[in-house]
Amino acid sequence: MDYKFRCECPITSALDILGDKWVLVIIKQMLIEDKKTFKDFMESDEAIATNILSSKLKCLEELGIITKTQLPDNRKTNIYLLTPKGLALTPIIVELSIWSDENVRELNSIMRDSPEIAIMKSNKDAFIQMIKDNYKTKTEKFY
Amino acid sequence: MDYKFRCECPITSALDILGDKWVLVIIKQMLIEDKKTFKDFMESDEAIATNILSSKLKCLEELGIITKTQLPDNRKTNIYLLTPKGLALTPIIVELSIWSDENVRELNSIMRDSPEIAIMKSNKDAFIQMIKDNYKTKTEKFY
DNA sequence: ACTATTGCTTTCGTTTTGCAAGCAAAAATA
DNA sequence: TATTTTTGCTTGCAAAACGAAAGCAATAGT
Repeated sequence: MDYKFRCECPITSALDILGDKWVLVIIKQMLIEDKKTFKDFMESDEAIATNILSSKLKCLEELGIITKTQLPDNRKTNIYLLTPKGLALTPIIVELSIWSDENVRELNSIMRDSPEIAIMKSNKDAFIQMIKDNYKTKTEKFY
Repeated sequence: MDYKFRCECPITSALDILGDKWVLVIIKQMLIEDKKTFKDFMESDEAIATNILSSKLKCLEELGIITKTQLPDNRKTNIYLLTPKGLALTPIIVELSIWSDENVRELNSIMRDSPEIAIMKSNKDAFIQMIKDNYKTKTEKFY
């Protein structure tokens, strides 16, 4: 895994990993839509192609952002889970939500209305913590 | 300008605009590296190709994230400036910095050390406000 | 008048993404 | 136990995005 970074800038380096159409969408699906299996991702609204999905999951695993495990009673279905490094992306996802609500809504006529946005804005840190705690609670049975 | 959005999810819609190798790099350069002209962007560490730069600037202008203006005494050099919509991306840039400092540094051996990261973390909101105010102060002479 | 700079566009080659089909192993069903 | 379905991919090929280099017109500087 010899990842290519464009330069010494931290922000650009983050975007060398996160800057594409799919990586943050997959993280979002795991974090707030409970998606964990290949099939879960495949069936999402975003309709990611299986070859892309496969390569992105592999990449995220290599980077230590997600892990791939199995349940003891099922040797077929793979369970993909966020590592602490992946969970640490929560603030970015939250800021994307807020920016989108305020600035993209006008461009995307079919965008869903999220009532949580108001709560999110009024207490950002608590909301971020809630998402993380929630994820941990929901996934602890897989460890 | 009929932008294509994948679905009704606000986060995915934000990534339909921001999710690529260059858009947020360009925003970062404007916001914290004082870059304003085509030449400024061309000469950056990231070394963006001129055709890509041209198309991304056009796209960002169409989306209302940046504006293109000129100085009264120079009819050649174009000045690109962030609109409020572009300035509102500051929290995302800040969160990318923090995540990168904590999670990408280990993968990119040449990554620059930013002493401001500690300040940024200790008072995120104030830091975001400072970046925005700073940008406005520096660019107000162009309006 | 001449030269250099700026802000692009064009061309062409490479890389990434997308679609569809196919497929093996495991699990569920008969 | 045999058959069908599901899961998690891979493969092949087309389309779109990205990248390197050259070229160029208009303006600015000398």
